[in-house]
Amino acid sequence: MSQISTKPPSGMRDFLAPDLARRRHVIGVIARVYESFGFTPLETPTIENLSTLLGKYGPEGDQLLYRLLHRRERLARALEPKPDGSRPTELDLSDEGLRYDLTVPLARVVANYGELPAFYKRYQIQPVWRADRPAKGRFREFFQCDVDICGTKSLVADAEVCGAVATVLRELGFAKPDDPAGGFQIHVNHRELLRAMVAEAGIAAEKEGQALIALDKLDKIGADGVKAELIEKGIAAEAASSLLSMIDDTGAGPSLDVWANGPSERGAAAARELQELLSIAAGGPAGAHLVFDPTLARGLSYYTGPIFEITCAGLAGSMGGGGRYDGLIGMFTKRQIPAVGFSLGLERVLLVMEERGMFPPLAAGPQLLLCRFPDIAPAAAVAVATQLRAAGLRVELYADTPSLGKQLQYANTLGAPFAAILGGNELAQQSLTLKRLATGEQKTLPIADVAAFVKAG
RNA sequence: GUGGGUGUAGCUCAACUGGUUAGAGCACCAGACUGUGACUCUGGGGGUUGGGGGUUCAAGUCCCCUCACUCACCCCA
Repeated sequence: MSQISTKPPSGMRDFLAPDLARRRHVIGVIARVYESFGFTPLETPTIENLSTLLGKYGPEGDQLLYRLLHRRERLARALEPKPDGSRPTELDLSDEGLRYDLTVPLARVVANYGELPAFYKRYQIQPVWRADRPAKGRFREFFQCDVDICGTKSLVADAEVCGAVATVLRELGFAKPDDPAGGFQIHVNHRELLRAMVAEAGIAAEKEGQALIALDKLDKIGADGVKAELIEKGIAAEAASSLLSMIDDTGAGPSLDVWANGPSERGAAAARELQELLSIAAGGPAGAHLVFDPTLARGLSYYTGPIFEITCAGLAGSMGGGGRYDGLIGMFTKRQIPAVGFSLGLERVLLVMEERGMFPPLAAGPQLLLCRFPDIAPAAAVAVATQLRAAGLRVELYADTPSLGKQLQYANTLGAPFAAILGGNELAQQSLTLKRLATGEQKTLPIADVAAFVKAG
C-alpha cells in the first residue's frame, strides 16, 4: 500500500469520544478516592534524562526505554567514529527518554524539592511508555494511576496505599474477594523474605533475580516447571529443590507464622513485617483483599520491602502492583527517604470492566441539536443556541440548512435525545418546536422553558 | 525474544478442490413527502483482494519474500 498508514503506531491508540467517556469516568473515581486519602496531584514531564531512568528497572527495563535521538549538530558529532575507531553506542546518541513509570520521576521530584511536606503523599495519573511487544491488555503507551507515600517506614503507609487502591476498585464496582462473581485479590510478599529463601536454599546472590522470576511462575508452570527453569538458569538441582520445598505446589506454602519463627533472622523479620501489615490493614478497605503469596516476586529492581500485586479472575496479568522502595530516592540525593506506593493500570481496569459490563450509562455528546430553516438568519440561530447553553444544555447548532429531514437524521446519528426546530413561526414568538427523537413526539414551547424540559428527560 | 493465526469496500464477512466482469449485510449518497429522522421501496458511488516477486493458458485462492495486525508464551500495569 503506497498510501500513508492512518493507524497510530503499534501499541498506541486514539481515544474517540466513547472511549474517553469510560476512561474519564474511571479516572474521575480514582482521583476522587486518592484525594479522599489525602493525596495531592503531581504531573511530571513526558521526557526524563536517561541518567534519571537508567539502572532503576533492571536490565530488561533499560531495554524497554524509548530513547530520544540527539538532534542536528549534536547527532552529527555523535555519529562520527571515535578516536579509538569504535562505533558510537546508544549512550552516545541519546541522553533523554520517555518515562517508563511514575515512581522514578516521583523519586526525582522528592529529591529535587526539599520543601515538600515531611510525609509527601502524591497521586499521579499519566501515560508511560515501554517499547514492549503489544498484547491483550498490554500497550506501548498506557496510563498508570499511582499513589505513593514518601518519608516514613511505618507500615501504616503500606496499608494506606493498599486501602486506597482497594477503595477505588470497590467504588468502581469490583466485588468483595469472596464474591463468586469475581472480586479481586491483593497479593503481598516481602522482598527480604524472598531473598532469605533464596539464600537459605543455597542459591548464589547473583542468581537471585532469575530464581525469583522462575519462582513467580509456580502457579502457571508448576513445581516441575519451575525446577526445570531454575536448573536451566544454572542453579544446582539440590538448591532448586530446597527452594521449592519452602513452598508447596499450590503456592500456599507455610504460613507467615512459620516464617516468622524460622531459622533465618532476615526472613523472620520480613515475615513479622508482613504480619504487622496484614494486621494494620485488617480493619481497612484492603483488609479482606490481602493475601500472602510467597511466590510473588515482581520484576522492578527498586523494591526493598513489602510488594503487592492485584489479580482478578479472567485477567492474565495484573491490574496493578506496587511495593516499598526505601532506597530509590536515595539514588538521587544524599538523604535516604523511605517510600511505598501502589500503581493501578488504567487499561487493565478498563479491560476487566468492559468484559464484565460494569460501566454505568455515561452521558456524552449534545443533548439537543438545534435545526433551522433557510429563512432563519444564522445570527438568530446562534443567539438561540447561546441562550440554551447559558441555561446549562449541551447544544449543537446545525451549521447549514439542508432539508429538515436531513437535519433530524443527523440528530439521530449523533444520538442526541432532542432536536429543536427553529422556523419563522417559532422565532416570531420566541419559542422552539422540541422533538424527542426516541418517540417522535413534539411540542412547541417558549425558549426559556426548553432547558428545564430537556433536563427533565 | 519464541510459537501460531489473519490480511478481500468505511465496518463485519462471502467467493466449491486455481476458472468469465470479486459478492452480501451494515454504513454512505441520491430519489416518492420542498416544515419532520430512526421502520419500508428504488437507484448509485465505492476494491490494482496489504505490498513485491514466482508457478500457471488462468492466482483473492498455490509457493517465496516483505509489511501490518492479532492470539498464546515470556514479561509486565
